[in-house]
Amino acid sequence: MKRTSFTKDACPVARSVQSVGDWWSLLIVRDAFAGKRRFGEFQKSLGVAKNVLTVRLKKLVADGVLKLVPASDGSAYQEYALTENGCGLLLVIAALGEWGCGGSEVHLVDRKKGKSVRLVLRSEDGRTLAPDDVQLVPVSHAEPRSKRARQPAP
Amino acid sequence: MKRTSFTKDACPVARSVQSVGDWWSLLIVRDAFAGKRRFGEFQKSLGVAKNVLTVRLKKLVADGVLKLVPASDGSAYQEYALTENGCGLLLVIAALGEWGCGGSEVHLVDRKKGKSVRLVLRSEDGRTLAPDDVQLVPVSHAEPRSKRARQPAP
DNA sequence: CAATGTAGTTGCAAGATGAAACCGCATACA
DNA sequence: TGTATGCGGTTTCATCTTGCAACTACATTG
Repeated sequence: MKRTSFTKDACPVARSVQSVGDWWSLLIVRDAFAGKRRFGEFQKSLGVAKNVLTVRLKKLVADGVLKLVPASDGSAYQEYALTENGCGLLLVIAALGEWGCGGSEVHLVDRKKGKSVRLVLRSEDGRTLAPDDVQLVPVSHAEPRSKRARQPAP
Repeated sequence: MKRTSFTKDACPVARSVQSVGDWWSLLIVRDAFAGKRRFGEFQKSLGVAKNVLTVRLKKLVADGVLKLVPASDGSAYQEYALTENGCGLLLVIAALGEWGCGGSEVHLVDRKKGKSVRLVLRSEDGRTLAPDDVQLVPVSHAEPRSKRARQPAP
């Protein structure tokens, strides 16, 4: 069945899921952060089917997460690189890493000093908050969920 | 085809994807943070097929993200509540929200003061870092990817 | 007690993922 | 220059996943 589309969803989480919620997409982004650039590099590190990888990379390019650039070794090939928008997904990858670690392993480090790095919640007035101190801003779900990229009613 | 399993993956991001990477799972977690507790509440707010929701809720319970508790209105029904482990996914939801906002909307607020809240990267020595200042800790992908929950070689 | 509500269960179809063979162009090397 | 290998896909087919809607059994309500 055609997946429900969240492209026009009022909720930004849903819109993000629309872009990177397909199986393999977040791991592709992770590998892009880890320096993978070539089709074959992604394919080997992930062990993903080539046809799926092709579709995924195309979508990530279309959604502005990755861009195609000339290969860095001067060959006629092309490489995939994170866009500025795509770089914003570092916090998502970092959060998933922290959660998957269960708080024990070090997943992220300072490039220069090698110190471990974590995510924290910060209020606009500068205070650091605990998860219990915050809440999601409610959004209206009145926008009908589109099943087949149906055009919105005029 | 049976989805590749990341249960035993060396990378914590992959392990997280194993738990919450199915279509709908992250939105269920989002709704749990938003206060949804009943099967019917999740079903209505998400517009998800009931059979899929059933399977998803079961998996989230099995993976320790949600727990089943007696209904808060004293009826014989049960409700789904985030576990302590599940509460750790707030950072994931927050990160997805920020990325989906493109930096413009307010997605998370301080419960008491109503101030907007954002995620920041903080080094263990207390400094706040920019995304370009950090890198993922490389992990070995030597663990074979399991296709059908295959048992690891001894 | 009948009607409605709730939390699923079931059957079926279209779409998604994985495996592997195939293809055409690019590169390397003798 | 010619052959072998590498690269980035494309194609076909099988199994799994998501969505739809009808059905079921228990709970609640008036």
